[in-house]
Amino acid sequence: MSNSLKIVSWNINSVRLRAPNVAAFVEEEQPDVVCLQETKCQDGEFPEKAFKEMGLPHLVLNGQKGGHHGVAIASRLPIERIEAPDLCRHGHSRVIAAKVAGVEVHNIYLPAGGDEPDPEVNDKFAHKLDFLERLGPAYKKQSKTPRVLVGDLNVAPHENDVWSHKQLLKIVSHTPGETERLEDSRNQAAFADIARLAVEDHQKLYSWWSYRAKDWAKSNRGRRLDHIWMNPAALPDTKIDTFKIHLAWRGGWKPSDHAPISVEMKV
Amino acid sequence: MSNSLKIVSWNINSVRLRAPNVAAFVEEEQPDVVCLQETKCQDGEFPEKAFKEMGLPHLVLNGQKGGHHGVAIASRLPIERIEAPDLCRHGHSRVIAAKVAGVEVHNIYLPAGGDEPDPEVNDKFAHKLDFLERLGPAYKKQSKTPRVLVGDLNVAPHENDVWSHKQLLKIVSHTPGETERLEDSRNQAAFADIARLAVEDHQKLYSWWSYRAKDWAKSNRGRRLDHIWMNPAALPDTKIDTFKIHLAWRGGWKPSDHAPISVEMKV
DNA sequence: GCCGTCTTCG
DNA sequence: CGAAGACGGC
Repeated sequence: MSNSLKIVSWNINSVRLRAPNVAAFVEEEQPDVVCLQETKCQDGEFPEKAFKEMGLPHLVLNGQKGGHHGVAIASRLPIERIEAPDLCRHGHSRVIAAKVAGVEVHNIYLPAGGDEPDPEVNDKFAHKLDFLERLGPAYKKQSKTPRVLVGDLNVAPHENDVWSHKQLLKIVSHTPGETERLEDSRNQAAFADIARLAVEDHQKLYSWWSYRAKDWAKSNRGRRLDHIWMNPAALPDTKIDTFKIHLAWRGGWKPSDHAPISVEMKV
Repeated sequence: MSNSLKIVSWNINSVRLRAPNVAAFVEEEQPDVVCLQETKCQDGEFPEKAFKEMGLPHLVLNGQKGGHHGVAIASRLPIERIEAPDLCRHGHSRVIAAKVAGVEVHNIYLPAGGDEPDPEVNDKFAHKLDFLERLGPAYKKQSKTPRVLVGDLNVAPHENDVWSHKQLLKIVSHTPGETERLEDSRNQAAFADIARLAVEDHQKLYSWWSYRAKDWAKSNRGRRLDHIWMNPAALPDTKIDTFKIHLAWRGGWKPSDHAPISVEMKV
């Protein structure tokens, strides 16, 4: 019996294609809860068998048809699905929540927002801003239950969450309109940003590198789009220094463009 | 120096995808000339390097854009492209011809013809019949040069060229309209059907099995769609008993739905 | 670049 | 069933 809960968030970019990557990662890292984004499959198509075999038999799924979006939580321990807030005005499969070992886990895949950072001409960007604005109020009501919010939030809030603050200020994911809304919402809900508790602000932190770069590792033009947030009730149980971005998994066999991130807490 | 020429015909169903299959086959069978159909690539995309490495550096190519059709001849010996007859009224890349070691090699990918065997309602079938009718006149003029015509002719002419003559009489590839036109054209041009010289008519001969069958080998519902024809000048040099359908290559790693066929001749 | 789906073709 | 292309999404 372990009294530690190791929670992972990973934008997997098709769980059917990359179930082997997840299995290898789970074998090596032995997480207790794995939150996936961009599963890109309907619930009936989820590779349940593979997850059973990797020791994560307890699943809650929120997929959709059309091969887009999709989130899932896989757990070593029994899991109870709980209601997720209504954050997506288009009804996409972008949010799922569950309770594991007494901890609320909320897993979010926030809209990328398209290319043009102007809500007037780009409805995807307008949707992203709306989603970001819903985030704070949705979690504003405090609870004594430990709550963890993870996921691909598609925003890199700090200067050192991108390879070049100056060059990305007008690039979707790092515009002031996004970063301010993200931080506002996080603060409204009193969530702590675990990565930035663990690592000083002056240090670069990335969890995503574009597929389009010739050599992602060499050019290292990354962004920190993936996040782990904790409410005040969870924070005392959180082993801040266990926070990790698992860079190695951005490489290897047919990798996702996101690296998994993880943290451990006492339960 | 060998005085034998081993000629292969293979509908490869994407030469880029299956260059490894060709390489393995060439390693094992050591052919001198390989005629491919359904290369499905433009000339600039042809895997020239792979063919050089498998000892077939001399290429003549006729690909088209759109990922359809495409024929090629690869040779161990130097090769000279020669004019191919105008058999395709739609200008597809379906015919290519070359001279190798004093032998004319004509490589043809005849239209499949769609599902409905009625030229009035199915223009693909009308095109197929037209192509079949052009075949005889195109090669009617006799020559003293040995001439070999190979390819996927998409017609199984004999009763025992299909798994069930009765059940396929109204199925495109074995309708009387096709088989009669094929045999008429072959006879007009005085070509010999090497497979049926080598193997008695009462024996079943197949070179193609549908991908759609669960177990192609078990159900064995094949058809002989691939052919090697010889003109009278070539026939004396042809080692009839070397004719072979290489069944094994219908299986293995990501196989084409066609098996390669081959014959050897003295040159 | 790398997913997914759809369509066309065989 | 299994290719390729075109498209949408990120």
